[in-house]
Amino acid sequence: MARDKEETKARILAAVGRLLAESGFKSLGVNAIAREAGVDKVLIYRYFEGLPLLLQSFAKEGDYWPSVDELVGDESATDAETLADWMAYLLSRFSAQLQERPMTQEILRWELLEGNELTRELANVRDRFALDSLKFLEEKGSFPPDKDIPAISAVLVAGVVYLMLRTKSSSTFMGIDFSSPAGWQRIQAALDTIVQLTVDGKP
Amino acid sequence: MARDKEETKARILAAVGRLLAESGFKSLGVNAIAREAGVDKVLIYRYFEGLPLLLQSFAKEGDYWPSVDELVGDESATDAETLADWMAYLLSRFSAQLQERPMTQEILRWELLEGNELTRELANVRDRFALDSLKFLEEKGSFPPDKDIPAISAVLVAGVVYLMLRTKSSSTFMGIDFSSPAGWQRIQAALDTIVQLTVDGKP
DNA sequence: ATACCGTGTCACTGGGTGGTGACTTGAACC
DNA sequence: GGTTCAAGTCACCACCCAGTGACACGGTAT
Repeated sequence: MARDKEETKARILAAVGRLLAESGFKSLGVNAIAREAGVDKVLIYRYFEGLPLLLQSFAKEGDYWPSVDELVGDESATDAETLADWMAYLLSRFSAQLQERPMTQEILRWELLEGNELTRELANVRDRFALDSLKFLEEKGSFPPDKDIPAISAVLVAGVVYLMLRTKSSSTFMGIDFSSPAGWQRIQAALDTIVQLTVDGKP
Repeated sequence: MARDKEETKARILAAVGRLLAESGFKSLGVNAIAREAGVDKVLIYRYFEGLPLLLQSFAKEGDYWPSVDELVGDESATDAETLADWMAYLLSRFSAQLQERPMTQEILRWELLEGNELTRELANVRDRFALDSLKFLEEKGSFPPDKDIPAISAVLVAGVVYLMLRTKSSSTFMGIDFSSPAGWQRIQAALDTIVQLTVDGKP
């Protein structure tokens, strides 16, 4: 149609993104992508050599994870001082960023139900981001030796991620209603409580 | 074959269970179920009127969630005294039980990526179980008014669930290795730390 | 002009899926 | 023994999917 290879490739990649954000990996196939992109599917095979490599290209070009800088944002915008302050701040920023990234949410869903080469690679990228964040945190206030801050962070981040992924399909969890901001505020407050008492607690 | 309607229905339901535990809801279809059960698929339509109602039957007959009694187990086996003790105990029991129930894990995965009538019903059952557990907990030691124990529990339970669901496809999260028991022990310890300091912390 | 080659189009195969109608088998009942 | 009816079998439909080979177009270099 447009007779422009690069543009066509871009349209295909864009179509992948749209389909992914809207209906997840479950219904992602060559035909659907070609339809969405308004392109013949044979071009997908020509330019990307099949679905797996197309998805790999897609994964490479996208920025599904904020950099640590993006996660932190403007440092002067927070009055965080202690390690606990920073941890609470990062958790709240993380949950806000995740909420704004439907694609990232889909990738997390995908990691949860398929363990192939691509999801493992995506998981590695994600984990590197997580470790960077931990390193940033440690620079803000060194970890108390009697507490396993990485493990504690893992539990809390995992909790945030799970609650976030749930809300798309179901609006209540353990009696907490996530359809209104009030539910999220309770979670936010709980995270703050946990972090302050756990990380800075004087034993 | 066996010419016994009830037995055939049972075989079909059993096949659903096997397929579910082994390959999840993604590849669950009428043909696959019939194959697995060694039964003609037409019988599925005759006896269950299609996949949705079959799954509904399956959901009704199964006990995918432990009762609170099962969750608690033998009360005399623990020396828990305070509310925090009990909370930590329940969390550890919960995670152990979940680990032993691949079907339950699949249901949780399913809830995460499909929001239909059935998953919502399953979610309701699950939430009732969660609320029962909270009630049990409150009988063991009333909730401190300055802390949102349900919200804190929600975060921790969500964290456990997410970490559990991840381990099937990926073995590392935030630098913690879940392929060995050591990783889980760190999580367990982190949960204990959080609960003790958060719930019983003297502010 | 023409031969060439990259881009895009079309038509097709093979296989899996959900779903249905027509058939056979077997046992209980008269 | 023959009838009846539920339980089980078989063959088929329409549809969607991944993947491929053959063809049409349209610039470009010669």
